[in-house]
Amino acid sequence: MKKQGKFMILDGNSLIYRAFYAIPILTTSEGIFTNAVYGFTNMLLKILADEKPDCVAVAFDKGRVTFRMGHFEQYKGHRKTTPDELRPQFPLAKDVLRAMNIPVYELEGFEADDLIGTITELAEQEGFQNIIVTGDRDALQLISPFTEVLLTKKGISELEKYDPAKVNERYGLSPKQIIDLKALMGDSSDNIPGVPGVGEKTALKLIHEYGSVENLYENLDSVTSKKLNEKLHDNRELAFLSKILATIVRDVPYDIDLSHCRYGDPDYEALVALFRKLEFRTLIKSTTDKMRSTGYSPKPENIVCEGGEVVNYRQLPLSQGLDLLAGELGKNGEVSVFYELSNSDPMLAELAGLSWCVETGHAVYVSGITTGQTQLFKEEENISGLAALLGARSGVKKYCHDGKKLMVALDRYGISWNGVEQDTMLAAYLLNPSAANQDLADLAAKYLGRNIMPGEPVAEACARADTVMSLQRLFSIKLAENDMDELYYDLELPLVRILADMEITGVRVDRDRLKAMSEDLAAKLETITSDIYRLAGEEFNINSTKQLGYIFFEKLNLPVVKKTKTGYSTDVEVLEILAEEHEVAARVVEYRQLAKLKSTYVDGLVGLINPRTGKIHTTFNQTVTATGRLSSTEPNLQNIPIRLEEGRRIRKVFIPSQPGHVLLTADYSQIELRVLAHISGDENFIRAFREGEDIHTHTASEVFGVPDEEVTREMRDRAKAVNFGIVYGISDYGLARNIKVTRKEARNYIDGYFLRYPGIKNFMEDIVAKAREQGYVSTILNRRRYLPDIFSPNHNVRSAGERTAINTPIQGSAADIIKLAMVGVDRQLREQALKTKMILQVHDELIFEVPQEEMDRVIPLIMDCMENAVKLEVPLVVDMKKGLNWYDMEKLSR
DNA sequence: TCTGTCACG
DNA sequence: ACGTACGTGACAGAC
Repeated sequence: MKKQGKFMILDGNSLIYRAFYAIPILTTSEGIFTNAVYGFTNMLLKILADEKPDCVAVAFDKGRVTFRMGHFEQYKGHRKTTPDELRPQFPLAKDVLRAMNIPVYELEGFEADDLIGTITELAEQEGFQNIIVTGDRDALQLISPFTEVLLTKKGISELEKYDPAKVNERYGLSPKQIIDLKALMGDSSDNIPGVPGVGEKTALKLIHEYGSVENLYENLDSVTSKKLNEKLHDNRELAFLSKILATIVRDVPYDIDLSHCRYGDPDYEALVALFRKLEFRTLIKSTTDKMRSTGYSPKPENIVCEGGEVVNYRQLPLSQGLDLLAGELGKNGEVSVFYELSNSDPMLAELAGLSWCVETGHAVYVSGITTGQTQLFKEEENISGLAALLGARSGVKKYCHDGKKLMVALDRYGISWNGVEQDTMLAAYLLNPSAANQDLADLAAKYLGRNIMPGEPVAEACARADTVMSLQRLFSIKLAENDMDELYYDLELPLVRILADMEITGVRVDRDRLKAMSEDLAAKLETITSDIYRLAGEEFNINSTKQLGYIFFEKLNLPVVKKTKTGYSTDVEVLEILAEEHEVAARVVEYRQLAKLKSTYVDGLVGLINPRTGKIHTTFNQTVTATGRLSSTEPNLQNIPIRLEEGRRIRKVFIPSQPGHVLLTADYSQIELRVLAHISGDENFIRAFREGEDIHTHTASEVFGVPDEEVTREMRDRAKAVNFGIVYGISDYGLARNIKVTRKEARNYIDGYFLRYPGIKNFMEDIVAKAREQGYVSTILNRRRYLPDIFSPNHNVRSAGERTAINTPIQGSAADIIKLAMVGVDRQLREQALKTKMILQVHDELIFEVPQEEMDRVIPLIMDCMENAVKLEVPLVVDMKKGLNWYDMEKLSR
């Protein structure tokens, strides 16, 4: 027998089932179920990496009728039907295998087991060393000196290898005797009857003693237990039938050529395309990384776009490229641009490459970096050429994917655009704001079925510019269909330039004060740390929840209040309860507070001061939140502490950028509740706002049935919590938990609330019904959010979807309003040529830096733009403050 | 890379 | 019976 190497065969059905139950339900943004494929693919890749087989094959069950049914009609009769979420995943898993060039074997009327038995039989004869991978213990009977079984143990990553010795160790049996064992004990999942009343223990004992079912029955008289003897005697036929059912067939009539199973490279392009479709982000990354590392470069036909159209992608020297562009620009009056930056932070980046497309299928790439240190984009004539071509006055429509980042980067070159005419990142976001990201390659795959492959830089950059052109056409149609033209062209697109300016302007911080705060906090933390060590009786890492859990709940034996899925919970809520029992808990609360301040807000901010400008330049993300809000990163300037005094002092470091300037803040009062009043149309709620009442006091008066002047502090606080709860899509459970009352009391508050504000109750019911009808909810400016969860059969998931249906129109409309105000304020500041700069937005608040002498003009201007951004059923009210830092802010009277 | 925690509206 | 309040981002530790 010649040595052939390692042959691996996997039981597709068994592993996919295992993956399905080991991984929570996952879907793509389109709603394709993917958890089983995902788990299966990961399992497969891991096993291939670990075992490095020379040959690989996968076997599947096929057909509802198998030959075993001829023997026993109930065979697998009451096996549960495949869940609806799983069934469509089998073909997807086979797609993965096809893309990996791994053959799939299946035969009508046979189970995967039988094919595996047959294939390993053949492979043994041909001299392979075999490995069977499955979650089914039946396969243990196939073990031999030449065949091992890799059995799934727990989840998808833990596997256990069985060889003859291991089977003996575990069962005290030879592999073949596994059949006899099963014949006696049966298997309910396979509907193998076995001998009724004989379980694993008895069966094992019998096989140890008699060796086989046949021998057992030949010597039945020597089974002395009367009861057992009787059971065996009465079920003789069932036992022999079970043995037949349990025996894996090793000679299925199937012509198999093992040479087809040689395992080589996958079809990378097909594989990445499939992963894109399934939205397997980590797998896309690992696969494309592998492609790069193996020096793979895409076949030209895969760079080509639709319908096999020939593409014309090329690289030109910069000046030549710019000449060409100058000639081409007039052609269609539009150009799509893709850019490469030297740094992910555009405030620190240089332009490293640029590609553009004026006609689909044609694109040109120029690189900014030549051989040595010379950066072509730095040269004056090239910059002015580029500025002239792409600048504000060219009259050419510019299309971009993430235009803001390019605007911020180009600002350093003195190139300033008024804006872009299309931004595919923004358009894609409006079409589906719930997407995890708006990556261009993902969009190309999703909307154009086009694969932007990594690899050759020229092809990749050109394909991206080309893709922006195609996507832009498609998106502008889709947005119009969704009635989103106003939202897109009049709000979100103009906002791109405004946000770019805010980022470029930045905020000055007092570095010396930050340094001083850092030292102060370090000293305080040191004191608290040694206190904690003393109280705990040992030193440990206070930041580690695991170590903290050990100290509290195992060493000090404090009561466990609640658990997280990985261990003990130690959040503030828990610590405050534990503080009753032990002083150390209170000290940990202080430690946490100061540690957070130091790491995130003091040291974190220092590290993000731009060396060029000495300021902090956040990034405002316009395409991240599902509701339409902005978000802020590196640093997040939308969550600077304010609620607690110690943290609030951080705000002292935010200061105007020059003498003679002051900070001005303008925040909407109760914007979300006003929006709720407007969209619900509740008369009582609307009247309260129109009459300028304090809404929480009004609510308390209504719910508790007392006049306004008799509303106590506690009543108002509860009413406030209920108002918040309503906005979040209230439940008695959630409200009870939040304000620490019984669920019944919470229920009473809610019932009272709905009685007094019936319009709000109607709104909540109507919006959920509407979401179910349309599959999405909308804001006042027609911003959409799709809510697939609202159709979930799972109660929890569905309830969460319903709360989202209530919250999104409220939160999202408030986001619409402040964005409208930003566009309005910006326009006014420009028209009046004011030097005042808008520098931050914090959801319901705008922050400006104002030259002292402009103050009197700017205050009414901002107030007017914000309060009249839209016309609602209730007035919008803005409160303004000014100060020399963001902490010492003085209220301005109206 | 994921989890727990905590900062904001 | 079910068991979560809505929307974000940063940091430290565990894996």
